[in-house]
Amino acid sequence: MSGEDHGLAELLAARRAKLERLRAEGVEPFPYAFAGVESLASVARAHEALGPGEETAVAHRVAGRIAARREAGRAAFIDLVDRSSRLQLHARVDELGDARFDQLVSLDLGDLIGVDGVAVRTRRGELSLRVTDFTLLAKSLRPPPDKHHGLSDVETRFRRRELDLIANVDTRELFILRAKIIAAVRATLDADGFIEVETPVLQPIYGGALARPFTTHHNALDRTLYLRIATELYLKRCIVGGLERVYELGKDFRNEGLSPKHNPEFTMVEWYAAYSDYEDEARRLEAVVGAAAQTVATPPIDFSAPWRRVTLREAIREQSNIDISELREREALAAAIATAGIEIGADGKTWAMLIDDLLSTCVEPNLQSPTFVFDYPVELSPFAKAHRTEAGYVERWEAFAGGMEIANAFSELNDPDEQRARFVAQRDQAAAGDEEAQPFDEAFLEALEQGMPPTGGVGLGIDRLVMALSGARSIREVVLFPALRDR
RNA sequence: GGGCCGUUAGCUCAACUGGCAGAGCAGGGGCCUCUUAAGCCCAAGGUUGAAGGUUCGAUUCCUUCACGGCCCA
Repeated sequence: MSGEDHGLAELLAARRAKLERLRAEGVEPFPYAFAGVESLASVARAHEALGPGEETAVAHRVAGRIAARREAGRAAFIDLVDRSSRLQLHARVDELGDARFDQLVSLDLGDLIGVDGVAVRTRRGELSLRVTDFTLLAKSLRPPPDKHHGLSDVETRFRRRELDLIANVDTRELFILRAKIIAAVRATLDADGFIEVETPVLQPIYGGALARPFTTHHNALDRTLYLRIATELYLKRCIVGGLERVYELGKDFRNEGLSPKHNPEFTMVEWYAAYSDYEDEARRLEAVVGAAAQTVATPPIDFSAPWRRVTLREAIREQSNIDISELREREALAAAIATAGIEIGADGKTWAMLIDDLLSTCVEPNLQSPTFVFDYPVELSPFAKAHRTEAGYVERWEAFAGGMEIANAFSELNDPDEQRARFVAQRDQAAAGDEEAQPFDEAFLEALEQGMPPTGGVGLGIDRLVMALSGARSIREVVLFPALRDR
């Protein structure tokens, strides 16, 4: 108790005292269950037609948390909140008797109760349950956030998300929306003949993206393992194995800085379809995201198909007047960037890295409505198949919306010898100090040598998608428990 | 990593140019049988993020640190 303020200590003591008083009266403050509960929203739906001042004898059983209380002498009004809604309870001493009425009214904001009551509508027009009986379901021993202002301190909202969820209906609705978006993604892929698979999170060799991993250790095997940075390589091995259409929806882990768009663990769905290329998969992404957007009443971004399609070269030329197809040498490109007054430090960067910087600096922030950017330099894309007509490029697109990258896709490289050469190039980059370079994965190469059909693959960032569909400005708003520094 | 902003009661916020740290809600004690940010009366609740400095006097000015937010890299 030493670290806590006196004011808080008094509040806690008052709640403890009530807990003991209840026990002394024979009330179990933490009972086991409360069967037959109906949602508050369903009670409201059942009595939409009830007029002001009208009463019914229709009984309902509900449960929830006490959010507010207004006492009026020997009557009281209590606001009950559950996941679906809020509903007013009307407690009257002539219905409950003195002892039960006092017991109900002396419960604290934040306590969880189960209620039996009949539906009435007050003279002011508010649907209410007149309480005929109630049960304490769990005593709350800490004060809840302010009943009107909620909880607005950003740090507390993230560190104590349960308080945010209790106090802020917007937060509850956002995470319910997130669940619906994920369900829509799964439903769309399932209906399209995909099967959901699970591949290792703990991997002896990480791969499938350009990023630094988290490292851990397996004691019994005495071996270093990495938390996956992508599911790509294992999923392609499933394609080699003949599963034809697979997806995995789960967490990836990248050991990088925190930002409004980056959390070290994040949710990604990757899918791979045999006999498909990146154009086919662009259309599939439109369908998957379109289905997810259907779960939002008024999405802040219009995801109706078809989305805009531009090449990387066009996108960069549009935003910066630099034509990368005429500046194929590193020095010439660096000079053009400097001349254009674009603030990108060129030191130690390759031609391809400069292209990547141009994309993220000049192009990405300006792509608000959904846009596919096609055809990337091979150096940035070790798993994408060479472009069928453009030398030096690969068949890859990234999809942008709301000024963010939300998805990334390739015509997957399935030539094992070419893939081996790409790994060698990555090994050289690692030797030159690139900590995000791709480790050499012999097991993956052997799988490709077994024969992988032509395949289109997509990675879609779920957190970013939820941001785009909800209008959230920070990934921390859409992740229940975002990474924060220790206090 | 750099710049700017923030941190005051359990919650939401005040406190002028450096001059007695306040309010609403919540909590405690009373009154009130249709309230809904209910109302009325009473009492209580503070290491002003942490540490140091300047000053007769610091929530306020300065330095360092912690955490968070925004922008930049």
